[in-house]
Amino acid sequence: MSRAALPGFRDFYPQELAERAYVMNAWREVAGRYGFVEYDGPPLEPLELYTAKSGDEIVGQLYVFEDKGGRKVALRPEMTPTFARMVGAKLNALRKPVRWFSTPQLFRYERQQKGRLREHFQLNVDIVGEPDVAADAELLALAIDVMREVGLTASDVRARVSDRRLIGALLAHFEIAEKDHPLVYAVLDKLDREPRAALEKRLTDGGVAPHAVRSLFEAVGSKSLDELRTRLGGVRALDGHFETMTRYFELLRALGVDDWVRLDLSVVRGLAYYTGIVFELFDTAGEFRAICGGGRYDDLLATLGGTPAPALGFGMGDVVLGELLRSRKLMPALEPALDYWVASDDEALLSDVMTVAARLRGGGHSVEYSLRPQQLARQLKAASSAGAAQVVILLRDQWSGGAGTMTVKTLADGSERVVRGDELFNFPV
RNA sequence: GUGGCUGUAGCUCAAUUGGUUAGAGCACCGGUCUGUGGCACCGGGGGUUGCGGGUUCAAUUCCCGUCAGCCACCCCA
Repeated sequence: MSRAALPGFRDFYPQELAERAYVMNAWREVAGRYGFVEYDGPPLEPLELYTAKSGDEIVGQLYVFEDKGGRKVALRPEMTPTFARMVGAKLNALRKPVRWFSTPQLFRYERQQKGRLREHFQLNVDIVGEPDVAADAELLALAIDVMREVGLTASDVRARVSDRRLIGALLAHFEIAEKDHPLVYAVLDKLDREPRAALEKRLTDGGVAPHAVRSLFEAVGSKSLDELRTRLGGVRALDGHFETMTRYFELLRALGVDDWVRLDLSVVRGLAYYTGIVFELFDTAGEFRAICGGGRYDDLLATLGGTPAPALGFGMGDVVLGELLRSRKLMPALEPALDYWVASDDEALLSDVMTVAARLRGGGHSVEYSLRPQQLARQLKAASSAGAAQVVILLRDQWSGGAGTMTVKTLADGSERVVRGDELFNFPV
């Protein structure tokens, strides 16, 4: 019988847990800076919560089972349905726009790969009740500020943005039938991974007219909004979408993140529920999977049976971000740290050592000492490797049963001073 | 779920064409050192060579299966 963790699940040793905490602290810090408040929901949900939105095929990627009450339940694979339920239930009572975030552990039963496990932690940030593109800009700026918070720069990470409505209008303009849109989205998604000729063939084989395919690839090849506008500026049906995008970029500049952002119409996002601006964050070297992805999903709350309300959000996993930080040497190492180590040259003084330690701990200090008799040299060594700032040494000849003094040694410079017991306990940290 | 590559100590790696008891560095524990840490030297623990089977006088080495990891699909967080 194997004692290893299940495939795709992680044991968090202290170093790994410190890394996880570092990333999650950055999430909380930045989300708080934008005025978002944290919430959480159950890790186990009714299966229907997920099948209602995404259909039965998603069941193959869920941890599903029947509980003892005969309910079909699933470990949560994403946070959005839970969020939609919670917000939907109290939408009228909540101050709008709702700005909530969460850092759930999510589960998905899939073949694992680098950057993709069966379990991960994910920052979820959502805004409900604000249709204006200003909310889209605010959301992306928050995601980018998380990158800054952990030391990444615009040369490490790029945000690619697109707009489902703009794409939809383009397809209509090129007279591509509604029924072909799913195929077109699938092809766009593969634009930088498969040869263009093969993708064109897939579209024409699927029944899309060759001239429409050509126009589509030209438009999607635009590297900036200006370029796209120049190409299709005369098309009245697109004007509104161009205005929205233009404003979006202006607001991103106002928020100081425009350096990070590029228009990229090949960003589709797999999830069917996105309705407007969508975005992804990638490492510029193209070494890792997407760090983050999100967008506007104005219809989702209504789809899930709640009150209709405009909404948008993103998810950012801890796995890819962690890999990126480690590869860029931006992940802090776990440094052992301790305020005091209490040592003695006489094992008979162990109870005195413990009393001194208890007094120091009572003063809010972190304190360790050797739990078994050890040579003084060994205790100093242990103190050093435990990261102790100071060592309190009880020497048989000085201590004289508690009536005398102790030596306090600062490990960084080796300096020592001799103090009485009551003095020590008044020391600042 | 499909296909490919890879599995030797906690980590990084050795081990002749298949040939004694599978080694080294780092890490860990201890000794030199019962008034003082980081260094040095010495020593110790730790391996069913992922697991199971096969071929062979003999398998870490060759073959098959399986599990795990990585990669590409699929799908997406």
